[in-house]
Amino acid sequence: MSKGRVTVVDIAHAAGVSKSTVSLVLQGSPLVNEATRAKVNAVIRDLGYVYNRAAANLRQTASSKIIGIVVNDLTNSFFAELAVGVDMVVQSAGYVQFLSNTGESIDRQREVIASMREHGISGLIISPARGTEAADFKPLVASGIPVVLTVRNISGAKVSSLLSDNRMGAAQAVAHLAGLGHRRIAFLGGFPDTAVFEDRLKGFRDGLAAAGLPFAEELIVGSAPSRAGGVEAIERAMLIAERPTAALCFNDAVAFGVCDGLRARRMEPGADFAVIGFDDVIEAKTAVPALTTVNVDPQGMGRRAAQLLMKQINAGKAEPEAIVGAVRLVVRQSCGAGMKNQQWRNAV
Amino acid sequence: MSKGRVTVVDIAHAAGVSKSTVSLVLQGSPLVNEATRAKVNAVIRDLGYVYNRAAANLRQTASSKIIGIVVNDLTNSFFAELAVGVDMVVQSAGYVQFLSNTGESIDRQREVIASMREHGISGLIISPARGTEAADFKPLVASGIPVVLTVRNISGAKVSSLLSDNRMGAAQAVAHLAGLGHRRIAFLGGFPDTAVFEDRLKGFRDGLAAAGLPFAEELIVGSAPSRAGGVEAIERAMLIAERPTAALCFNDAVAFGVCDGLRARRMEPGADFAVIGFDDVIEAKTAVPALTTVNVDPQGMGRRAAQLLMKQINAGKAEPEAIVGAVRLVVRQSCGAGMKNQQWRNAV
DNA sequence: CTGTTAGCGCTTTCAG
DNA sequence: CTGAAAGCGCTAACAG
Repeated sequence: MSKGRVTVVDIAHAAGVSKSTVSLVLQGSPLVNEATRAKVNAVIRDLGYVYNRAAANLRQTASSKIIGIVVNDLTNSFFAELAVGVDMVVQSAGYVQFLSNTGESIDRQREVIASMREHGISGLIISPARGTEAADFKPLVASGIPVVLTVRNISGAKVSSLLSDNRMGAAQAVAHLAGLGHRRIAFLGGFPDTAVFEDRLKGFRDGLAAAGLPFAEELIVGSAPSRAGGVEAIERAMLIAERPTAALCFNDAVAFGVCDGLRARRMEPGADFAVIGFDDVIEAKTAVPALTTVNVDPQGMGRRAAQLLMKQINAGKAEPEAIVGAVRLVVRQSCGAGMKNQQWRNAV
Repeated sequence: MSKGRVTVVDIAHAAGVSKSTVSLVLQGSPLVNEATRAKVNAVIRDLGYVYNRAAANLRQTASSKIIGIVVNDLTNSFFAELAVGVDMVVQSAGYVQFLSNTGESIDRQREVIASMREHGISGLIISPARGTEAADFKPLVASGIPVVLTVRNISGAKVSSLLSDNRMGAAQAVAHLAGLGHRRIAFLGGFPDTAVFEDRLKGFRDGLAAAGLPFAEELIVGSAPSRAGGVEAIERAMLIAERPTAALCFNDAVAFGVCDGLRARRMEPGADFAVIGFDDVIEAKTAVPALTTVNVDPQGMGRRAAQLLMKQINAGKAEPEAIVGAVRLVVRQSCGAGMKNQQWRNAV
């Protein structure tokens, strides 16, 4: 049945034209007679020809129509959503995406990037693993492949980045809590050695300062950025002498864990203790009001990142562009009974 | 800086050997002198050479080292976990994965598969969109590209499949509930027109029959397989004249929604109403006992699927293999106070 | 063990 | 508008 791959010369032969005519048809060139084009297309269908991009790409200087995306934890719905967003624009631009998961392993990340480079990706979107250095992108940018950093930034890397304004979001969240009358506000969850943590913590302090509240070291409780971590964090927070009455959580997973922990203590999240979680992955799919969130819309972030990358690819050689706060940050309050809805958007 | 791509001939020149020697080094052939190899490798590093797989693949009959994976909903953590599992084995086999999301769109799926084919994937793992037909895989199998179906099966497709034994899992779950003394057991959530739904429902009936319980149509409440759907389903179930006291949920998202809905009614999941959810994605990351689950271990499923695919790729032309119940199904009870832990495994 | 010689499937001048 | 010829970066015989 399939005796060797069917190639342009096969279809040229069958259609009674030459290779190059077929090639032109393939590229939708206007230089070819309508009748000829129809004939060629018919033959293509009949013979079940499939275009060989590897070969095409080898010859022409154009790009491979494949973009790479590497995330540090696909298991985290935030990144899964991000990937979906990227995939949407990538697909509709006729590209296809290499997706790899590093699991925060920097070695894996290096391998993966190398592998993608061998496959000739025409661009890379990456949420770098912890510990990534600017030098890791050197070879990529040297060969003119556009790179877009998302979620986490790497200082000194001469590439584009797309980050949400974590600092401002956190400050707003604190303002919200302070507005409700809370004076002992904890910051729960997250690994203190990440830039994101730092930013959110800074915003937390900004918010306290703006509300005229004192900063207390003891109210910062780090933990794994997971649901389990949230449980652990609230447990520890409850051991503090002068207990907090509200918390800003590092992310939504932590926030859910905090709610779990509160319920385990017979406290009602939102009523007995105010909870705000960063990110809005799980909550977005939840019909039942559970907690207040600061929303980063990961899917939208993925789309924007992909659009930015596409722009760079099409522009040939563009300057790196740093975008902060490009992503909608919404404080959505959906938690207790005594609260009203409030939303705001960051400047774009 | 980068004046045209550096190629084998460049490095051959610089190392004072010939193209083919370089090629041999690249492939780790033992036919080359140790000293020469070292020299060549040094030059490769110095010049920042990157291997061009497209070119290599064009020449040799071997495979492209890229495998495709398409899922119907990456937004669902189950599939994200699946992708992570696949990625693990794919990466360690030196392959790279094309990942695409169809969002249940059959057109998108067709496009995506076509695109992957053009890029010369050497194998495909797919959780087909609803409505996929056996014919959709015809061209792929005709060109000898191994395909592995996961999660959902397509009858008549002559390709391998890796499915969990949903029927048996559901039956076991019902047996568990019946063992606790429940007699009005609902089946909540899921779209009735999927094979998975059917299988689970069949198992549900099996379980009822085995426990000597009657089957009541009214206790089957379909909904979107999401958290929101779960809320909706439990609401509807509570309107039934003779209320259920327990439910088997289509998946864990639904189960979480059901728990939400119960709490909204001031009922305690596990104590006042028993809940079992299929799948175990979210729960696995939760420290707080929430509900009993039937565990399908999506990541393990991804790994197995990828291994199966790799086997087929390496074997050249292997027979399609259908594996059912290969994946661990565990009923893990972690919900109310009055229950004991129970586990079992399916035959592998 | 190393060099020479052909192509893989496609695009692309450059002439008809 | 179509055909002939060259070559992308690599591997695969086959000689040296």
